[in-house]
Amino acid sequence: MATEETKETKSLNFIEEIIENDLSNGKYDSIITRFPPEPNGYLHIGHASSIVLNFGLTERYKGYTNLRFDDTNPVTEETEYVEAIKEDIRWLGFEWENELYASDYFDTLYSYAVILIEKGLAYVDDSSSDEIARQKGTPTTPGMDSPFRSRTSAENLALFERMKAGEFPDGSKTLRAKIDMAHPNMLMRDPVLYRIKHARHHRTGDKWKIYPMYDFAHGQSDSIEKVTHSLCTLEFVPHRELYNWLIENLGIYPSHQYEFARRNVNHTITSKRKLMQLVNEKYVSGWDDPRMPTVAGMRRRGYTPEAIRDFVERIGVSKRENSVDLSLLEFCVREHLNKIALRRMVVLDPLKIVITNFPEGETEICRSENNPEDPSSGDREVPFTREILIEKDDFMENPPKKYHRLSPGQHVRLKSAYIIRCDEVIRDAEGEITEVRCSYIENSKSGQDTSGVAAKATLHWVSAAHAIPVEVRLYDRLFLVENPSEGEGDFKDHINPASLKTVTGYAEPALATDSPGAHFQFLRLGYFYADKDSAPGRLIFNRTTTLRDNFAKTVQK
RNA sequence: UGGCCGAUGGUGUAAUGGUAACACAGAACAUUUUGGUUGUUUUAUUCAGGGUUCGAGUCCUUGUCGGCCAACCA
Repeated sequence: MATEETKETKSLNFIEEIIENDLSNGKYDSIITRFPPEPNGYLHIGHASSIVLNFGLTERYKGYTNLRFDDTNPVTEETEYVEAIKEDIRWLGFEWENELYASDYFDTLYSYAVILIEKGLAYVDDSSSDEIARQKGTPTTPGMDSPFRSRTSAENLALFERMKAGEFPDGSKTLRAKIDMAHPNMLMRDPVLYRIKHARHHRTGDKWKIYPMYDFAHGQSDSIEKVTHSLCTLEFVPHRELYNWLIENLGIYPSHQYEFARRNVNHTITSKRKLMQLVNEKYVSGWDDPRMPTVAGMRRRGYTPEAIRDFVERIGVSKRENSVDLSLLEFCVREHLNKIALRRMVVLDPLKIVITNFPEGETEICRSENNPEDPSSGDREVPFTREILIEKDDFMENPPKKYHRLSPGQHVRLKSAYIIRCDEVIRDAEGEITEVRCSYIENSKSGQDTSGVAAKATLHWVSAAHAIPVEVRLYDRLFLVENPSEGEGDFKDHINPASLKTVTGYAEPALATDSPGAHFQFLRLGYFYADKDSAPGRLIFNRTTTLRDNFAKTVQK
């Protein structure tokens, strides 16, 4: 309740404004929205925006949202996608009022078409698609009437009936609205309403030989469901005139269409066609590859629904073209993960450290907090021994000025354990460093440090004897450029060759018994999430995102 | 040569005729047993011209720039 009150004082976006107006002036008592995916691909970050918008609105205002599959084209649509889409919506945390399909309305839609024919507002056209295209004219020149435009209602009725009966081959006839071939809006130049397709539909099977076009299905479906606010993206603005024309001439419930700008995210692609290409041509492992901007991909990567919803809400809605920084999404992911992720230590590029003054064969148990941001998360045991592993990066024999990790003669703290001093570097015959010898400060143990020794850095580490090898998949952005679709050439030319790097990491033992669904922060490395390919004894972790790294930035300069 | 949208910091949104706000990104400093987190500071006279008004990012007008529209796709 308290949060709802604070939200009310927040400024409204243009859609909320419309809704509040409609509600306060009594146009509606409650609102109905719908999320209308076409089941021909997986949901991506753009759909997630639309989902959060549509469902979010009916969460905030009294009302509900329908899930309606826009399945008017049997050739491209499949049931496989239906289940994936439902799973994604639920994962994002939303539940629809009704699960519906445009194909549920095929009978009603057919009767609507008959009404239009009877009113002399639709006709059967024998023109080919080329001919129809030619009749259309161009945005700057008016079109021409089809030679079949003046058929009588009776004739049209009979022909339309025969189209339905499957008497004509694909493409031989269409049903067109009779509006105005010189209309300034191209969509009003006698748009095609029905086409013949002798194709099996994923739900209606072989019942239909004719299928309605988007424009003849969407608005009417909204109307049948009494959708009050039908939200879609800007490219449908010109369709609104036709949407209203159909509702008006059919005399059915007046749903209203409102358009908002799709949210683009830089360094990513959301064209279904292109995403499909990445999958089919094996640039990624599938629709749920952690590099994909799909909901399934983000889930597998370790993004949380909370982070995605937060991201979408921060962006807001408007009517102008936009391109949101990927870094905002990453910020939202980090912000949520920082609060919930369990801290664990994993070394990805190991360097052996021998603590010469620590007894051989002895194991000392250290305790380390699971999450400093959340005291209720408790702590865990971490074994400390004579031989440990640290990151190669965390040692430099000849460090630059600002480096304050381990180097000869320098002190460093091992997280939750002791301060150590680097005494000696051991090399093999080739001159490669094979181990670094250190000594630990006995009274410097974490939490009971009385040594007075100052350590500039704290490193993550893992006991060599206890380390569990795990597979770690390091993901980075899929595209190197901000807008991969822009300019000449193929968008695939901009794929980041280093978008996936697989390494073996050495993990502290706790990770072997942690819940597989948990989100982790591998200390100083980033956030990680167990991949579904993991098996008992063979753990695989996906890097969700790195930590912010100010040091890396200063090093670059 | 048409119609329809839109234009506010690098990015995304806000300001609803009363003197540009918030977040991200960037920069700097402080704090920190994660170079994480956290805190502080910092970055714009609102596409341009003209008009209305005591007062314009907001209203009007002209222009410029960007996007969308000529699939039997959605």
